[in-house]
Amino acid sequence: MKPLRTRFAPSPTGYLHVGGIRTAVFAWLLARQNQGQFILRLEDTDKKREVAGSEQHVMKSLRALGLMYDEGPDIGGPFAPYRQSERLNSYKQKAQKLIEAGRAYSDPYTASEVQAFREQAVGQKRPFLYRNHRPDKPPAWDGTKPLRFKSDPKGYKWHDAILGDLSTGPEVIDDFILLKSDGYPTYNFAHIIDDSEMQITHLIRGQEFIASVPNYLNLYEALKLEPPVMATVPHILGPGGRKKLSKRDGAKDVLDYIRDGFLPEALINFIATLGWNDGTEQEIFSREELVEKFSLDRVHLSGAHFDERRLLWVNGSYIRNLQLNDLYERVRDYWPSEAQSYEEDYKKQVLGLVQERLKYFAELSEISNFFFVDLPPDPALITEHKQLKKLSKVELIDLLKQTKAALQESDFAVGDLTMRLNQLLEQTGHKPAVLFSLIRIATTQAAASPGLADTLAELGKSRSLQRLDKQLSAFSTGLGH
RNA sequence: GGCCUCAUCGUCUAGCGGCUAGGACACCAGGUUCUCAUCCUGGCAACCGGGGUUCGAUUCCCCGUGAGGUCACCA
Repeated sequence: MKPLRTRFAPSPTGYLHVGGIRTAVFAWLLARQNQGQFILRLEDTDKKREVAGSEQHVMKSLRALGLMYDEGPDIGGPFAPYRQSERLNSYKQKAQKLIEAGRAYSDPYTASEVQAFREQAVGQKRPFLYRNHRPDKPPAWDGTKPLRFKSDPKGYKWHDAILGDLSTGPEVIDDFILLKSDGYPTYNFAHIIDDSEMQITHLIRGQEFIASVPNYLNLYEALKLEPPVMATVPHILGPGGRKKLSKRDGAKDVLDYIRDGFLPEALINFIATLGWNDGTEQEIFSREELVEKFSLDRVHLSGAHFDERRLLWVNGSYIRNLQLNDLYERVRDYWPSEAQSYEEDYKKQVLGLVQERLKYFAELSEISNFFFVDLPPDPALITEHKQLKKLSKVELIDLLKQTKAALQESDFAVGDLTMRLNQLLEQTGHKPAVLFSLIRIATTQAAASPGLADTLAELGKSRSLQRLDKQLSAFSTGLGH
């Protein structure tokens, strides 16, 4: 049996976002699941739209997500080259054969003439068909004019691995362009030649191509080629709208997510389960589980909205499940700059304390800041606190002084701190919501922090007491009595 | 406009003739001696409409409606 081969074939016109990369995820999963090959091919036949650097960007993105390809422009393979601009001879050969077979002809019209035909059709609210204007005896093709496919209009029934049985009538078949006047092939022509030569068995692509499939089938027939299995995946929609997710919606580069500290495996999990599930109530799938369980026939038929909140949850879930040492390695570049001078043990302990609240690595700096920097007392944390704002400065100062006295006796082990904090609660007669809030704010100057005893133990005795002093003097100087 | 596709909580979804329509995210409430988070418990919340078929339709069929795609010398 022939090996299963899938491909991802983007045009190098910019970065890859989650919508664009989903077909790559599905194609990769299918290839891995069947011990087949996953091929990267760059469709760079539109030189006007090409964006410098995007080839590298695409390859970097696939690698960053762990969607490594078995053949591609930078690594070669048995069907190289994998860049369409380097395969022009192949297209010309096939085009020549079509001309000889009477299935391709030179387009005698100028672009503006064709445009006039089109506008006429649109004006009459009729679909535009070039073949209604097919010339009787077109001139010989000299390579300076577009080469068109001479179609054979008829109805088609075909099977889509996701959508099921599909059919259309002859009215959708038209004479599309095979080779443009600049000598480059259109996507419509090139992808069919390449998929065939590269022995692609399963073609996964977005639903924007579905209307063209009958035309492709017509061309496959003219070329006497067997079409691959086709699988049409629905679009990923923007968060608000109903339209395909696009860069205009603010769809982020997948590399931006990587840079922000989203785990590749979480991104893959999120993307794969956007429009696919295994029929159980499982939400989190490892890469291996996805490879094992993925199936085209369980891919959803309708588009799904991209919801970043869900991605945040998935990513947080992966982070929480990471071993501390593994997490530590991964967050190396995300510490606040002041953390540089601290020892690994201290940072690991801090990381252990903040791990469960981390949704993505880029948050680490903000969340862990106060473990490394002495922040200036922020009056707003007190004046806007729903409990503390009711207390007078005299009362606050008194509480802090009692706290200081009590903590001076502590060895700052978590257990001892917990005990002394509890004693303090009784001694002062305040609820934790008051006393602990005050101590927490005084020692962190942060809106949120891990548990109080843990935080104090981590900060250590001298630093904690120092910060209590700082808060005390801030109260005194701002007091005026 | 023609052609094609799609349609379950706000969002991601389970369901493949009989269920109090299930789960997850988000949100709300409570608990975990403080905050944020985690975790636990509970809550809110959906079958687009109308006809059929059937003893029985979320499920099958038809017609609407809505949404999307496509009708490029872009992919």
